[in-house]
Amino acid sequence: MLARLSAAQPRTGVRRARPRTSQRHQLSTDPAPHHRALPWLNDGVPRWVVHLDMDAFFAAVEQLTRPTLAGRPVLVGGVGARGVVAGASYEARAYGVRSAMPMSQARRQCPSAVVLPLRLSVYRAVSERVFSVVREVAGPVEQVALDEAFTEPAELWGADQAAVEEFGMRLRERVRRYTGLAGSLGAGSGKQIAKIASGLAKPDGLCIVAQGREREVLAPLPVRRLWGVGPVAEAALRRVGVDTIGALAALSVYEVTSLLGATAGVALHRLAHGVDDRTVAERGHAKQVSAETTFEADLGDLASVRAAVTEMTIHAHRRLLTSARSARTVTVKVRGADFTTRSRSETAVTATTDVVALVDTAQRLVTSALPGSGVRLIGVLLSGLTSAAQQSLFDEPTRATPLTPTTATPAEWAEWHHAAPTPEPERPWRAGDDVTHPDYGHGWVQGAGHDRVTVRFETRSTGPGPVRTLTATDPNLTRADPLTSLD
DNA sequence: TCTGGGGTCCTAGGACCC
DNA sequence: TCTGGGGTCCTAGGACCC
Ligand SMILES: [Mg+2]
Repeated sequence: MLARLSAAQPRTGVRRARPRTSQRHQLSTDPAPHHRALPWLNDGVPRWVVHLDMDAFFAAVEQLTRPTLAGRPVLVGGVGARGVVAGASYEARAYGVRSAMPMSQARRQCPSAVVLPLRLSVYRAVSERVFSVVREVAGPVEQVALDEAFTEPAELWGADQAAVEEFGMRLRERVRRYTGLAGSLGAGSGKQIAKIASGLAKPDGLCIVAQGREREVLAPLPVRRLWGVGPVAEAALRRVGVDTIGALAALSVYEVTSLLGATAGVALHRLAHGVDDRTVAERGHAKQVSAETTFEADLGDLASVRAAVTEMTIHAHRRLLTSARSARTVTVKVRGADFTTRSRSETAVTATTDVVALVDTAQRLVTSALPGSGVRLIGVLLSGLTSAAQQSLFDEPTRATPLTPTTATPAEWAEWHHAAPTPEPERPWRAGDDVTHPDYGHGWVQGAGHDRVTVRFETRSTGPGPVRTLTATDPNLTRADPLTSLD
């Protein structure tokens, strides 16, 4: 088997060498004989971890369900003054837009972009479809985000590289057929190298790193590409002249740990050497649930802060209930106008699902976390979670509350806790809203204002649809379930 | 109109127990 | 009575992931 290119070539060469239409990207060939018996390879039996990462996922879902957007720059994220980019289509990335960039900056760099709010319910539905396809083909899946997951297929145990490649192509095609979306796939002897490989395969590609060639592939890459190296670790390494993973691998464990701490240092030293025996396993229960919000303008009075604390506690509590858990620890998080963040937490003797108790604790905690100036963000985090059912066997009965979460509306809760009433969902049309019309069908709001609303009527299956401008108060125009756009 | 929201894991100090 | 070491839990802060 001939390598399309050697792993020792510079990275830019890797990128350029791949034809635009290629779906195969062979990074290196069979392992050299002296690499076969590396100790972490199960006595020489190849271990194949596969990483699937959907391409520009949020933006791609928008382009899929709103066909007019295909081929156009799309930004998904916070649309308010303080929003950031959560997803950008490749067309938008060409303008230098990146995830986590302030939306205001992204708009400046890419004025032609269509800017849309997140539709998490749609992304979640598509994500479930993607990874149930993967689960069918590959077995247990460790999902690490809505759009990416690891798997270690039993059928690839001890397989040669050609079999892995065949498997990868099959999986990618299946995902495309059932979801209409492209995902890039990487495979290698461990999670780190598989994830690096999927990154090299992007967009819409496949990349397999031969067993024993991990270090060669990693060496020229910047340290930032390693899982666990963020801005701080990157800066610390740069200060001592370490820019690439190869340079990191050349340091002693002692040097790395003294720079990055004991745990991270040992882990990163091993990863830099291509040593990665972390297992692939389905994720269990979440260890915490939280809700936080950043205000359009900083809050300046205690009453608004208290209202927000109640609202965030109720929000987190709702998810606590849907996951059938109870919480022992409440943490309140407060970010001031100067962006410094303070948190206060309290752990009770027993776990609870009682929202009144949770709100009381949160309200007690927040007062000691307030900054001198305005409040930018309020968050409430519930942790120390146990199964609510299991808990009820041992706990004294939940104390009587005047309103239970099942009988009270959020507005009633807000009133009980002296919070401002939650604004009615009756709000003007906004770009990105899903709508339906008896004559024109399902659509989405492109723009609104001056008593007019511009709607694009289309879903995934309609192809690019017509745009119509209606009066904002048109009784025929009503809100619709975003999931309908998947039809 | 600088800097979202939902998570995981680590560190370090003090309390407390043995 | 004094000193000390180890383990665990709690709290606050922070790095990092997408
Ligand atoms: Mg992705």
